[in-house]
Amino acid sequence: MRIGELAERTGASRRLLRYYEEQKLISPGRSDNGYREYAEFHVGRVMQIKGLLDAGLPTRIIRQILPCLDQPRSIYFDDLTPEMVAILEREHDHLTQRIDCLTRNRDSIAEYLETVRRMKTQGAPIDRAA
Amino acid sequence: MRIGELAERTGASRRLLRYYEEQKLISPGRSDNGYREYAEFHVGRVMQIKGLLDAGLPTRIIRQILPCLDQPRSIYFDDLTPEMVAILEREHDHLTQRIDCLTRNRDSIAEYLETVRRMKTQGAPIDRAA
DNA sequence: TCCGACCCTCACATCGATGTGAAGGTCAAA
DNA sequence: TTTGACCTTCACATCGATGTGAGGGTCGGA
Repeated sequence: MRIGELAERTGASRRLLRYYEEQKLISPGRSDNGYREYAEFHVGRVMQIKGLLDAGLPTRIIRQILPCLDQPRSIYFDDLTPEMVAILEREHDHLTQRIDCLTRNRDSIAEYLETVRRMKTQGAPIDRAA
Repeated sequence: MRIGELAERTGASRRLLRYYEEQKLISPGRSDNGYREYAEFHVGRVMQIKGLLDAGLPTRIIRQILPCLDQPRSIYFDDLTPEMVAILEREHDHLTQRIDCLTRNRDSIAEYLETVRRMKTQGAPIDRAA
């Protein structure tokens, strides 16, 4: 498929798809006239990139971990340097930190909304500051 | 405490602490000479802001949800508009999406590292692409 | 044949989160 | 009293993720 269709199906602008390519996050083929040619799997790939980007990871890191998230693997274990393992371990821990932070705050919001809803049905304000 | 100590204890630069204030994420007092005065609780608050920022939330959103994450509450239920509830619900869902995305990718990394480790002890490469 | 809807590259603009530095005030200790 | 380590505001710089638009090629259908 060409860039327009991929843009429509992923919600990423054409500009952004070209940017992801420049950042080496995706590598579409080219047809004779120079148009980018995307395969079906690029849809999921772009969604994944968008998700990680939205979650605060820079393209630099995404580029590093992406090849390890594929099934089948595009990085073979033989090629894996100790440095790369270290990067992955660091990013794994970093992701866990982010997840914990987000989870804590999400749960606080949930709890707050829960209280608000109880409030509405019972109609009595509570002063939790006391 | 003054800005220097807070910066040291939180790892946020002085510049950034002033920026958070400008963005209305924190409101330190002022001493007679004009110096910002931070309280103990600001340490945790700044850590929380840093975490959310690092997780990809913009200050605009953090500002909206922060008052609801406090215990005691700084927003009382009476003040809570339906719009605010809608914002919180939207952000709650958005956070859940981010968490899911990060969790999926973290688990992929973990699984990959796990395989790498099994590899090392057993010494035989596996071709999962087959 | 030519128009409209695609595509290309290139480059400058914007926005949010930061860094950096200038010009100057406060204050404690030598 | 002066020096050094703080603090203030202001403003410009940078970096990454995006938008926008110019100038131009491709191609299918009226």
